[in-house]
Amino acid sequence: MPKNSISESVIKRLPRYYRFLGELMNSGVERISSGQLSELMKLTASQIRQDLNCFGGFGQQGYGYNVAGLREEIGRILGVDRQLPTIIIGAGNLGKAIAAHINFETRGCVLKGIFDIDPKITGETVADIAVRHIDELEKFCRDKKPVVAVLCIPKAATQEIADRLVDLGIRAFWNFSHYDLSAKHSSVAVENVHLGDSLLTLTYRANQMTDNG
Amino acid sequence: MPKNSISESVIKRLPRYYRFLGELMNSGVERISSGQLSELMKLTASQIRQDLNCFGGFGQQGYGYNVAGLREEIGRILGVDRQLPTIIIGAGNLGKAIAAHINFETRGCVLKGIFDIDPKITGETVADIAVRHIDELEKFCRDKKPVVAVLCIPKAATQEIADRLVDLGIRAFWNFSHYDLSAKHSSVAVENVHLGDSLLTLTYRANQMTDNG
DNA sequence: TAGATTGTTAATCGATTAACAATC
DNA sequence: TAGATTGTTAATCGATTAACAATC
Repeated sequence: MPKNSISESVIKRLPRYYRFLGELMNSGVERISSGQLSELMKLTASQIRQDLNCFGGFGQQGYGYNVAGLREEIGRILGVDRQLPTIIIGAGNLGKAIAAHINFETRGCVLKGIFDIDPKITGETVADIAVRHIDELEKFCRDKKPVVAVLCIPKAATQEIADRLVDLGIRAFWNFSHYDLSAKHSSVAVENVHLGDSLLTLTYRANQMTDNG
Repeated sequence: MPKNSISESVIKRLPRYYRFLGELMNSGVERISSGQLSELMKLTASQIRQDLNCFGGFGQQGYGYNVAGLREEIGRILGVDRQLPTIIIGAGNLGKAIAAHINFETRGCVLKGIFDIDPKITGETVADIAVRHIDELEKFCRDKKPVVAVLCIPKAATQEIADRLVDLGIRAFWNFSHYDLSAKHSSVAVENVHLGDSLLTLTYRANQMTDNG
């Protein structure tokens, strides 16, 4: 029973909890206290208990948390079992790498189609899926009803494709383009991934180290 | 003259300022006020002025900010002109895509080498650079003295390679592996990019939309 | 000068941490 | 029961926003 609204900071930490609990489970650890988990994850025990209690009391006083049980609860909260139909737009270097590298299924998504505008690429097979031409998008969406779209296309094309996809029923964008997609429509989720910005913050810190440290 | 310590939140916003100012410059915009920029970037004008004043007074009362000038100042702060020698470890799907897709030069880095452990891959050319075998790492680092390393390798290999690279003089990691690399050494910068976690937060929000909105 | 907009201080808001009673 | 550890409230801290005097 999640509270009315969970803060963005908490949501961003959930996948990390899920990941660490998965590793603990695989190592055969059955139970863990907020204190032990905090050491592992470099957080405070307080924060862990606060975060988890946004969704419910998953622990037991004097015992701690059951690793497998807590992991499953967080998985349910995140929706890993929902298997949302997903498409990738853009089968260049990045689109192909995402298709091949990301395990969509374990993250609540199923990759159903990949699209590109370049006829030289369409027909290629990536992650067992034939790349379709973007002209087939409308027909495909009517048939398969994807709800998540991964955008690996140039900046200039992004807003137009996004609008088109919203009309076709897409409700979540994982946006790798250089364009800051902001959901005009309130019922659309957007996760902008700016790899260039990420590198630039590292550059800043690297230079700080050199200059001061 | 940056203040002693700039908060992580401010640093994470700098690349986005840099990006928007670049676009404005390319569109021929010469000056902009914090109010106008705030509308464009969906921030408050207050925040923009606070952020910029961490580094100095770049504006002019009654006028606003000179776009090209402010962009250059932020570029200098980030260190885009330093051109740090950079290597990529791991030339699988993701390593190749990063090599091909990211413009390192405009972000203060120069890609100098790519390494992989798989002899089937070494010798291939990616982004005009021949993939070297990981055994050549020591020799290469003595010669070329790279300071930034991009890790596109499996989780299991990450900590060991990272330790080895620190000994070889690497001072910043852009880490795409599934391992939470935390700098043991205080003079090493780490930027963990967890694409899986990013997708998972989107899955959460996509499901929220469906359930509530 | 008058108008605009900054730089900067003060107020607010939210997130993190600490503390402790509840309870297994 | 005693010890451990949670769930939860209260205190602290930091980041964001508002306000306004300085000044171009």
